[in-house]
Amino acid sequence: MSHPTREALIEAGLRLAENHGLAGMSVNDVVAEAEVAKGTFYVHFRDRTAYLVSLHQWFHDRLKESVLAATADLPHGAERLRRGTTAYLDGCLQGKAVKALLLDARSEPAISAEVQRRNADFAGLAQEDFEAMGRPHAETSARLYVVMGAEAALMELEVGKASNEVRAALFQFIECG
Amino acid sequence: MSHPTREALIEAGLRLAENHGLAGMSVNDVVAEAEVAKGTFYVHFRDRTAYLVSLHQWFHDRLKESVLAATADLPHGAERLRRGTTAYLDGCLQGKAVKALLLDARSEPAISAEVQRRNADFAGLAQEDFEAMGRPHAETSARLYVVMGAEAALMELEVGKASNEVRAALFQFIECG
DNA sequence: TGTACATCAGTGAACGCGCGTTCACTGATGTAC
DNA sequence: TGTACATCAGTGAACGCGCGTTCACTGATGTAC
Repeated sequence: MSHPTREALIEAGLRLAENHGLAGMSVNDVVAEAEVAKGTFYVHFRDRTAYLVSLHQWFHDRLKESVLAATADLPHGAERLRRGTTAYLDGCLQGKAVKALLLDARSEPAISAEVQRRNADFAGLAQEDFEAMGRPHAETSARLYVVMGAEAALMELEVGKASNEVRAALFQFIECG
Repeated sequence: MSHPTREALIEAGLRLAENHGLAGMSVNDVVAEAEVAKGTFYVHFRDRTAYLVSLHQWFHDRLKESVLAATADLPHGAERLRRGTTAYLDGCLQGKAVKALLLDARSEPAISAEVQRRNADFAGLAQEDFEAMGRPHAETSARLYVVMGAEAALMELEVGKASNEVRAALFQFIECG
């Protein structure tokens, strides 16, 4: 992570993802945006796939960190789930690249395995809260909840800011039965 | 739709989508699978994009038809939503191409607009049921519910058959508050 | 019935293009003695 | 301090490749007279 040129390449990718998505992002685009020579790309990344995985990791790591920070001092349960969700949605609003990383990432064969692992990661967090609430089917519910969270993030991105309507609708799904 | 060669091209695409997804599907692949000359492709479709849109429409139309058939004689409400969902999930289990059409379609720039329109279509159906249940945020809830439905379809596809666990978890999200 | 012409799905070689990747090279910095 | 060598990020021209698309052509079928 620490090397400045490597960082410049990652940041260029995030900028490009905002406008053109992951699927259409070529190595040419990235090096042009980062203003380095094409060969430099391959000094820092084995190939295009490795680069896309790094991009996604960068995004996920930042998001998870902020969710963990927001929920660290709370006991498992509905309130913790709401707070984690809020941190997640707030984090997604930070950058428009989110849309590409949330949507494209799942269907890019190159990184779909990585994405699956990361989604399961978030689902694991939600699962603990559902279990603490005594909810049946906690594991499956958690996985379904995570995709609702992603969709909620996209909906907020559409309007460009946090939406009480979206969050209220999402939270309504938390306590059921 | 009626022309046999056009149908052969669509069917070839569905077969390819099972294994390789929409993103990596080239015109070369399609004509090879359909066993026609490359030029024939352009007799029936203006370009690759138009073809992908047709593929997705074919998939969506079949699915919607079966949802409508399953719910036609029911009043709006929770039971209708459950029946529609069941028909949706059963329909998705019919073909493995579903995975590609559900996931890839959203991030392929070529057809993302079409997909959005179609997702809103399903969300509209769910919205009427949420409204009949007197649920607040019915519109937003419906949109969130639709993506849970898609995720549920993928989960069932992973195990290759209908799953009571998945459907129970999904139905649990219907009555909340 | 026979002849001339129109229509149109189908063909496949050929095209230009942008892609991911390679590689011989440069030049700055660090290390050894 | 000066000289020789090693390291390594950075460079950009060049590569082969597969892609989407085009187009002049074929051949079967339908229509007119």
